[in-house]
Amino acid sequence: MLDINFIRAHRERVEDAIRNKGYADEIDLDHILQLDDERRNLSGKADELRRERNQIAGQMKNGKPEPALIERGKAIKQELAKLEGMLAEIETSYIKELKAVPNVYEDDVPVGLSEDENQVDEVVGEKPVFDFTPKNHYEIGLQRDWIDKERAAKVTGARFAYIKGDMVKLQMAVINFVMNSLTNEAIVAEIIKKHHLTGLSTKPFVTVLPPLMLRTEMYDAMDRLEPREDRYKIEGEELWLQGSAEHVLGSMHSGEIFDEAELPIRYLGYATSFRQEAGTYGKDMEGIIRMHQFDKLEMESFTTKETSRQEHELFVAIQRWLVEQLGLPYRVIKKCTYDIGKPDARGIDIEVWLPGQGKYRETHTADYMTDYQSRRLNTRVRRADGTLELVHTNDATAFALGRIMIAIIENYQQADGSIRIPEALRKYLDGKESL
RNA sequence: GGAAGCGUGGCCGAGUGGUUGAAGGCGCACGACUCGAAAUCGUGUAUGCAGAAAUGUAUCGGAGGUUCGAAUCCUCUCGCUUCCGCCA
Repeated sequence: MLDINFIRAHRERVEDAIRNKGYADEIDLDHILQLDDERRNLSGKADELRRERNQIAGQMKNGKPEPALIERGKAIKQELAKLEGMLAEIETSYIKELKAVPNVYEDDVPVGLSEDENQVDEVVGEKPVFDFTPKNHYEIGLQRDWIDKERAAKVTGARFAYIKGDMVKLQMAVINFVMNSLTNEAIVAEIIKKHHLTGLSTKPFVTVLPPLMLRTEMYDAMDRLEPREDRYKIEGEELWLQGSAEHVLGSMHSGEIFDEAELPIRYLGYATSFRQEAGTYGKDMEGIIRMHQFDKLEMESFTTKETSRQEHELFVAIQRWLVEQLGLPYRVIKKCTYDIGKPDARGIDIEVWLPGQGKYRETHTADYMTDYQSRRLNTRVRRADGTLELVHTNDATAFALGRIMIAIIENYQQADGSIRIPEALRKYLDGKESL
């Protein structure tokens, strides 16, 4: 959620965000500001009544109850109830409308109302050359008996799979590789140095196995509950399956106040994520590109406002480093205003080359939220000078395991269906060179 | 799932209807004392909203109710603890 005072002071930027993120039809800023005025006005009147009420209560304390005061008290009570009723009504629509206003975006975010306006920022790595016709991951998965969607269809329906055999070991190897790398301060420091992110802390990540569910209230405060059709709700509970570890990591410090010295706080979460994939019927049906359930390693951090933009760049730098360590060709996409999320001030995707599909596919995303999420989560920091302010949040994929295994399998395939193992993963697979 | 108890400030803890945003202690900050420190003493030390400020107002897990007046009484709800049941 944005600060109403920010909206008033930066009206144009907010209007740009509303228009360029595609919310023009849904949001009426004038109305929100008008509601805010009414709200302040009523709240002032209510405060005045309460003041009188408290004063009367104070007078009553020492003497015997005076009929006149009691009468006045009763009148105040009635009047206040009326005012509070009106106030609650206004407040409800005010908050509802204010919540709907998207975050403003950074200057370098391309403006555009469709994902066609996303910009390819950089293309890195050599696409592999094969002396045979490369297969897609599903063909290889079937050949090697690594992926079983037939039985999954029987048990759970479409968009589920049993992953088996060496492919499971491959996933475990990727997990171990990432966990070991990002908890290593030297590696974080090296990436910071390489990308000239001077001034950023080299603090390594803390690994987390988070809960896979979260309450409606927290999900909503994260501003990731919508669209609900894409979420799984637990029947009879105010609980949802998370669609990304970010949802449970970002909300874990809700209502807390950090000391400035504790920041940055960096988490590396590993969790299975769940998505209904509403509105994608018939899309990406081959293999395991788009599943209802997939495992993911996710980065999340809490920082001060001065370092949050660089932290976002660090997250992208880490993503690139991870992809490069696996020797995968990729490109960096600067997402346009339409494609970054409602709470996001900037968003970068990384797309890895998939020879089996003959195209780049999104494997990573990095979101920079400024204080948009923390305002409703009420996650704050006490600065060295004693003042309180909202923290800034960042999240980013380390690896979406399903998609990164697709990338490894397709890029490292050999004519006989075996897979060469990227150097960086070998030590986690008994030193083997292929699977 | 059943039963009981409990949820107060950074922490501990008092407070069962009337200036209680809340005693006391710990912690922390500043000051005094000291060559310096410890000890001691003094002062200060929650957050939101409105306001330039003075100040006002709200907040004692959350929501609602009773009352002229609620941290205190009632209802619901969330969380924690203990016992029983079940269980990876």
